[in-house]
Amino acid sequence: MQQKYFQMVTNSENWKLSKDLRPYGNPGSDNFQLEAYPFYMLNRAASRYNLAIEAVLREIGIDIPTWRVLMILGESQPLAIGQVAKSAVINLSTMMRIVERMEKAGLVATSQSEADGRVKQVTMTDAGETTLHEARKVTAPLYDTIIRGFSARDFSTLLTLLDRLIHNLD
Amino acid sequence: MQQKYFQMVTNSENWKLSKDLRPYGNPGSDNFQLEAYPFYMLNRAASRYNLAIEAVLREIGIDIPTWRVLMILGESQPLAIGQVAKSAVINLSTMMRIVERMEKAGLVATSQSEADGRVKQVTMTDAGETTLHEARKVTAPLYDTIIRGFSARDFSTLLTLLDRLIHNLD
DNA sequence: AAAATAAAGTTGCAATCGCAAGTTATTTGC
DNA sequence: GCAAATAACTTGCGATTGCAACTTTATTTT
Repeated sequence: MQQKYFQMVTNSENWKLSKDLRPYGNPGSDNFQLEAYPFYMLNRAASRYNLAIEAVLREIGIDIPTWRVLMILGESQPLAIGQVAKSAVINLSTMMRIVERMEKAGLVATSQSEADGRVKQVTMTDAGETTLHEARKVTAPLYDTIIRGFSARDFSTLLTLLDRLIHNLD
Repeated sequence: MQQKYFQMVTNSENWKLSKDLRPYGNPGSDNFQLEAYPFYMLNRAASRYNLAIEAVLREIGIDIPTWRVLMILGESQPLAIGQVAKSAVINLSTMMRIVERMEKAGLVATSQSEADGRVKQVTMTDAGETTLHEARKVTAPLYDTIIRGFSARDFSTLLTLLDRLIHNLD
């Protein structure tokens, strides 16, 4: 009996039954489990999502970085290129090249700020606004699929937990 | 009064008070809010986390892809290179190069499978096991910081929600 | 058993990324 | 009010990535 129980809790997937999973997600712990590691799950979710969204965006001829920038500018505009980079959590020099490409494609325009000559302001062009609108339209169905089965409560819980995670990362 | 209420619910951050946030996270909706978009949050969290972990891993001389592969092999070994790629959600050809680098660094060894001549099996060397152990040790403190404030219930809820999200992504 | 199809991995090549070392503009300390 | 420090951006360059086309081995069909 004792033997059996011991086997039960150490075997395969049984850690999932534990009351407190936090130790299993600790990379330093002996009984570490990849599936209990929030950042493995986080990276998997983000990567999978990016694969899915990438396929959809290809239809309208844009890539993920472009879409991210458009989404950010859709929220507030114009924005310093450094702010865009921060929002997207993308290296400034990389963002430089992304904006360069987008400018060449006619999606955004850039200008030197009058208030502060160091900053480069980024604004969507009309074509950019149009593309953003299209991007939103084509990604909406995917959104519905992924959110399937999430109650209003689940949804807001997810947002809250992610937000707390992000805040702990300072 | 009517006027004031209208202003209130359309202003700034007040969407957060809404009972059901799901519509705000829908890229197709008119009152879309970036912060209600789970994948913006997801990508932000993952990117921020990667920045933090990258800095820690640099101390022991490895990068994120290396660490991901070591973690995966730590879970089950030997593994076909294609399986490693799938687990890590990394392109096979990219994984090819990652394993190549790791092999050159003496962290893993590869061999052709006897059961199936097509598959390339990847195994950690002793040096790889040692590095994995070190990596776990140096990342553990970061883990504690990030998990701070998460109850056992919060933690398991996060894992469950992420898992459901991942499953919806098929 | 041979031919056709599929699965698993390999590699050339062009594009993207990000570090490091700049430049230019603003702010701070004296 | 000027020199030093800081902030914001820019760019060269080597490393990494991923598509596409290919090779090799296994499985399925005829």
